[in-house]
Amino acid sequence: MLMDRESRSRRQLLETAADLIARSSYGTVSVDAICARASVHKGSFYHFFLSKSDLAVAAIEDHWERARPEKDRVFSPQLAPLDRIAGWCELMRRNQTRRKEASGMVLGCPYMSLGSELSTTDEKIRRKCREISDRTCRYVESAIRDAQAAGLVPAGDCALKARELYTFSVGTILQAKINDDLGLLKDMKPAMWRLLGVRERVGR
Amino acid sequence: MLMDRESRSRRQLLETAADLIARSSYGTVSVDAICARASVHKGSFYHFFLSKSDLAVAAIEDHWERARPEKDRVFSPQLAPLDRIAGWCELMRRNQTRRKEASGMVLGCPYMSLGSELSTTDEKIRRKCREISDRTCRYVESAIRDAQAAGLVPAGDCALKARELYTFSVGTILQAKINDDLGLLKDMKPAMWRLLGVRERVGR
DNA sequence: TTGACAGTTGACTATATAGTCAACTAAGAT
DNA sequence: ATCTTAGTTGACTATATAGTCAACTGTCAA
Repeated sequence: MLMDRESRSRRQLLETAADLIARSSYGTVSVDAICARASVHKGSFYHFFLSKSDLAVAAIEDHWERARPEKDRVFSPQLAPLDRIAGWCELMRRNQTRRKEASGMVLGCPYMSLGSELSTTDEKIRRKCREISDRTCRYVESAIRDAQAAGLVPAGDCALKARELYTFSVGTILQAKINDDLGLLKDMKPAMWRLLGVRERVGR
Repeated sequence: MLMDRESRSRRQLLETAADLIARSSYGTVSVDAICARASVHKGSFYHFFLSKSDLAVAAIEDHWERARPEKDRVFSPQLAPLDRIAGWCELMRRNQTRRKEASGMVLGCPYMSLGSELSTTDEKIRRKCREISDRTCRYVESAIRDAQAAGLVPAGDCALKARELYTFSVGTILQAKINDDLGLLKDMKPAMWRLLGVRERVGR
């Protein structure tokens, strides 16, 4: 079917781009390399996307969408609020571990890596990365709000606290990438507990 | 004098490279662009440096060396331990503010930006960035150790605590870059205090 | 059957890129 | 005086790069 082949090309481009860029960087991955690995011709590339930068934005959004179900599961309001945050820490560690097994190195966060590389250069990419930061914070914020309501955590500005936890996670993952060391991802939870003002043994 | 001109070329290359790469990224700055802005011919570039990547490593190291005196001042053992950490937070904010005034955007940390972009691609750059992470942690670790000795902070693994504060600072600065918002740098100190286990009003 | 059209193909352009090289210059040492 | 050595000059190469284009193909709807 044509429809199948059509989806296939666009889909392959999105997934290949996300993969290749995460493994190295936006600057070191060429359009030709993406096309080759995706088995798509260059003309098709520019049929679907206006530019390399345009593809990167779409690939990030697509990656988020593919990663979303797992985040929804981890942050399900069915779970105890602090368990959600603990589960989030485990999820980040699992993801980094899996990707290290596949690529041989700690790759870091694909969104933040791209944002770090291109924020000063490409406004659209910067905005998309910020958008994804905000979306992630929303998960965390809602968990913190529930934790406060349940008296598990001292009252306070939920959005600010969420931003703090997210910031800590971003810093940790970047450090793990630069140290090429998954071990750094083990120590996230206790630090987050301290940021929240929970006594270490209480939560979970 | 020849000696003057010699220094000048190398020095210009180091400083221009650090500046241009921090303003955009390693991938988007060409050797030609660096040479042009530094008023140095290409042959001279390759007289002093083996490759673009080699220059980047040298430029980072040089940048650290230039920034060191101010860090030494802020982390002087003459100061009260928690004041050093507070001063460090202010220093980071001052630096980001100054650089935003000069370039129009929040540029983030030059070391971590480069590390984030190239860690999976260029082992030498990764190692240099890790080295600089470690050096910074040493400042923080020593302040925390003194704080513990003075009973200002609960006892605990100083190296781990220092790594946590540094991680938080890295995350914050990256968020500030991606959000292009200096405001995020204002909230570092209270979070660090919580990470250390200091009551918010006590320290400073 | 035909016409519209989304998607495909691969050759093509123009430019930017990292890195090379051999001849040249000037300063300081002997 | 001249030799050595560190640095300079700018033209040169080979390749990689993002992006273009016009002709082509298969599907679906009328």
